[in-house]
Amino acid sequence: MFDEMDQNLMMTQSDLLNPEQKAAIEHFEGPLLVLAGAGSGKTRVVTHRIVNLIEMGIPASDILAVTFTNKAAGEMKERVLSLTHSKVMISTFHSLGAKILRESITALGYSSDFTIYDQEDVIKLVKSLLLPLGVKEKGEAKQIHSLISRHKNDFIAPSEVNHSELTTETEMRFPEVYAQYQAKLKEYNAVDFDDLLYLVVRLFRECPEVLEKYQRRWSFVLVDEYQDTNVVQYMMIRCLVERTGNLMVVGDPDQSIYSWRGANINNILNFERDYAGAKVIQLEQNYRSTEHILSAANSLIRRNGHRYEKHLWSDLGAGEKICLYQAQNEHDEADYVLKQIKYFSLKKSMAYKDMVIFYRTNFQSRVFEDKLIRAQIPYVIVGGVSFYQRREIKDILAYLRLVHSGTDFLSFERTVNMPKRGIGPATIDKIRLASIEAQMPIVEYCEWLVSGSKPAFKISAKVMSGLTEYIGAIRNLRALSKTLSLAELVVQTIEKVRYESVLRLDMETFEDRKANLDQLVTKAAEWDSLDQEKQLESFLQELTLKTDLDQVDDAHDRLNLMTIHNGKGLEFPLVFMVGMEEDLFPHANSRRGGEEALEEERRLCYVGITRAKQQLFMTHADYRFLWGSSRSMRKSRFLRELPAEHIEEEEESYEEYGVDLGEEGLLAGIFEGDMVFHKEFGIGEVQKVFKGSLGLSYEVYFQNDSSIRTLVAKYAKLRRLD
DNA sequence: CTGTGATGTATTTTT
DNA sequence: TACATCACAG
Repeated sequence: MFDEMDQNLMMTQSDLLNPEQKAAIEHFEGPLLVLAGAGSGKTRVVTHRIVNLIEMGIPASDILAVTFTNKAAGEMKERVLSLTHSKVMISTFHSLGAKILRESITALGYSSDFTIYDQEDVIKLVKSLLLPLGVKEKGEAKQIHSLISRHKNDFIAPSEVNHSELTTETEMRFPEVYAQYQAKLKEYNAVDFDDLLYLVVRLFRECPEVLEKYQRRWSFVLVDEYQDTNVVQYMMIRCLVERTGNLMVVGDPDQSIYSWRGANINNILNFERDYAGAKVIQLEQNYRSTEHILSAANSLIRRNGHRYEKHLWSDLGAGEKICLYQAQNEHDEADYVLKQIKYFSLKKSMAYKDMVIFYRTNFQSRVFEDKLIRAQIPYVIVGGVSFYQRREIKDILAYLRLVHSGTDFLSFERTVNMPKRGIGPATIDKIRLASIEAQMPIVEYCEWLVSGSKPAFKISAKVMSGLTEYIGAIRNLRALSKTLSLAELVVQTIEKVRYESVLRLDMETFEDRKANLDQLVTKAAEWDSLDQEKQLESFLQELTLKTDLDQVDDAHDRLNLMTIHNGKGLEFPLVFMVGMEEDLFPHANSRRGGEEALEEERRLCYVGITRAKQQLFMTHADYRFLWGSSRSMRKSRFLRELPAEHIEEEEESYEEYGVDLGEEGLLAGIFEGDMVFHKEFGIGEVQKVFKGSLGLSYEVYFQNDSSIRTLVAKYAKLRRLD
């Protein structure tokens, strides 16, 4: 996966660059758009342009580069450092936002030691706002939050929401909740991920002097993966480069896969219009994949309607055809993939870390995990549940946050009854209301309570003693935090709150979770070199934006498993794309999004295919356990869209065909969504195909009487209508 | 009111 | 499977 980097290290002489790459690297002032096809040496161009600027005498501190992942930023930073011995500000949009806000957010009335809420925190907050409204439909909090998120990404404030577009009950409720949500965050001195961008733009707009400070700080700006920027990110960059116009953006419209997160493909398509006099350079030579792979990818992406025609080519030889395997079910699929992995590892001496399994949705990883453990093949799941999102880590971090500052209600709620202190939801709510009444931060209010003051509500002796113990622990830790190093403080926190007793409730996971806490202590030790009194604050500030992705260590030889989204920007000699089935990939939800949504799925498929350097395997299963039952699946349309000359179909293995083939015959190509005819009930639509206790069964919706009936294939003799 | 055990149900993609 | 919600006992 690091081959591209190695290549970079050898490519210090500019004669190894093609003319287009050279032109991009040597570009000096003014706006520049680089349309870089997959594998065309994008990273190389960005890093070398930075190096070039420095060599031309531009101070490293004048340069800002923005990437999408911490990993990409880290690699680039290291690379520039090794070539120039200069430190350049290279970060993700979100950490850039966090940095700017830490420095300047007071102008917006927040304090600079704000907490960053993650997805889980934010959903909890929305739920707590919905509760008084009597809303209890599950999923509503998520829906409302996604509306909030979309509005922030489009830079729409609560007061600016367009009411005419709101129709459903949930949507009608949204503007009110959005306003309350922002107010609550501010009250808790917290921001969410979207605020890291949204508030920066507000800051830039409302405080010209602040904006000017940053415009002066960075006179050369570079943005990677520009096709995936959203409206606020666009505005943020636009503000920053207004003064100089020295902006270089790099991207590939065919790899735009984040529109659901507000990414706006028009940012890259309209670049020439938005930045007058922009120079445009196209990189079309691919240095990554062999021809069968690249041609297949090209054919696939050409099916998309609205796009700039380009033709990526490579001179790396024909290579191997794409291997296609039709599996019986997800187990057969995994067995097949593992068989191939063992073959490449043993017979071709390929390292595990040079292979990757790509899937569309996270849950698909389970079958593979099971089998990999049993086969004792080392693997790593990239970007699954992040280390910092694990319960035990978040619990301890919440305690540390309260030790540092007692304003964060969510941290209080999370820790006050962990371990059990007899303080349940009802009590927490009372304390919350009383603290608001008293206009005190939550922990301060509790301190006041346990100091013997008379509360305005009834409080039992049991609750009182629990609360006293809790506050005692926090006070104790606050005292210790004055002298101990951060790592010692973390150890003491786990100790003093008796956190092990929480872990012991589930002995199954005890060892794992304990190991995670040990890792947290190890992590904390990295802050040792800082001034003692700054350690805790710095630790809390930096942690939330860290993901597992930057923990990828080359030291271990492990097989990679990840979603295709997470694979963006990476490359592997051997790639497996699994679950290539209709409704899984393209995902069922994309059916409702019309042609645009389908095209995004196709781009995602394109991204997957173009990660492969030497060999690509694609698999699909006839049956898959999904939504609680075994369902019949249809081969993905994307597979049909790949030209046959680049495909080699693997022999089907009938050895494990547990199903009786007679029944297979009865299936007669009836799938979900098909219209069927039944002698008695008339015309109906197949909702679901699954294996029931009586064998293959269908769930059918009949128009005549609006009924849904379950029919067993071997009795019901359905006829398919075309 | 809290804690526990049981039952039921969900699964796009992420900084 | 894992997680969340629910019902009930203490």
